[in-house]
Amino acid sequence: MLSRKAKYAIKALIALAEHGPEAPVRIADLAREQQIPPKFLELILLELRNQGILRSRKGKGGGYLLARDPGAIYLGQIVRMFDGPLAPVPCASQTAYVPCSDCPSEAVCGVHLAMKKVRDATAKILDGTSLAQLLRQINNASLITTS
Amino acid sequence: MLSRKAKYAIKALIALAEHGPEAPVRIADLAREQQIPPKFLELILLELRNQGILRSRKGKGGGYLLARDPGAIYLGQIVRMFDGPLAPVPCASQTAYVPCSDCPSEAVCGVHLAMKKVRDATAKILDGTSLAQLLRQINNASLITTS
DNA sequence: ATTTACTCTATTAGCTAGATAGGGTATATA
DNA sequence: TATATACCCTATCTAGCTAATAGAGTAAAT
Repeated sequence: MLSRKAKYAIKALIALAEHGPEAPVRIADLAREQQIPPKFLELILLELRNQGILRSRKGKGGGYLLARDPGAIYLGQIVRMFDGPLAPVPCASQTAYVPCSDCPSEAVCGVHLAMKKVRDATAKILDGTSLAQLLRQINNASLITTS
Repeated sequence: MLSRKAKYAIKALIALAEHGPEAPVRIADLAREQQIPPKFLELILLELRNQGILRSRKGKGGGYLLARDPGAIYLGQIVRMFDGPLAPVPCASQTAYVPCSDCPSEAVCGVHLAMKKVRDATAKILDGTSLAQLLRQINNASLITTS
């Protein structure tokens, strides 16, 4: 299950990418636009900033903007930042591997076998999708829908 | 994240499949063997029984056994039974679709686009893996490890 | 009759997600 | 330099859920 935090983060990043690289967007505006509780969004943007995904500008005319090219921001990083490892079980995680205390051998553990496949598939999708790619997909879809 | 319940359920089903189709296994034995809290396992097996995955026999010589062929029991069904829909967000679920109240259009929602792919990949794996297939994979792995 | 072992409902402790509150700090502009 | 703007940061709260336990009830075998 994707947490609200991760979901809001992705939505906010998409909106920021759409706003272009040089115009800071205020928390309040982003919150209204994306239907996110403002103070909650504040926490999320702060975290994204502290992780180097966003830059911020204080005071009048301030707000948030992407710190990197949308082509260099991957969904995998965002989801992990807020929800932890992608793997359904710790023993199937690549980035945060923890063995099961009870499991005598992962090679013959059915849960491990199946969940490793789920993790790999999920990682392939999320680590393979940048904000830029996502924007392109959205634009394609909107062309089709509009036509 | 896979819940302990779902994880225990899968482990228990694998163990039951390995015990063969005609010998009931007691909760207590299964619990000891698989390192699962007995009373917790009781709840899980009961649920599996009520969902038609297991049969039970009461009294002396009793216990649990598979109600169907291992080739007809799929991980997807087990995981959904205990953890709900596979999709990371309700709007990406096939079996329990719920639209987002705020989302004006799923076709142009980045979260939806990405999470639908994750759901589809997960479902393909879990709905495509039966207990019988899982057992074969385990046996293959154990041959390789042992050799 | 008695033992065995499943059946079912209730309860509980601990944790986390989601959200809110409010004072602090940096920046722009007049 | 005064002041408004808008991000920065820590603390707190509540509902709901997960994992686990307890215990009385019921069916079956011998």
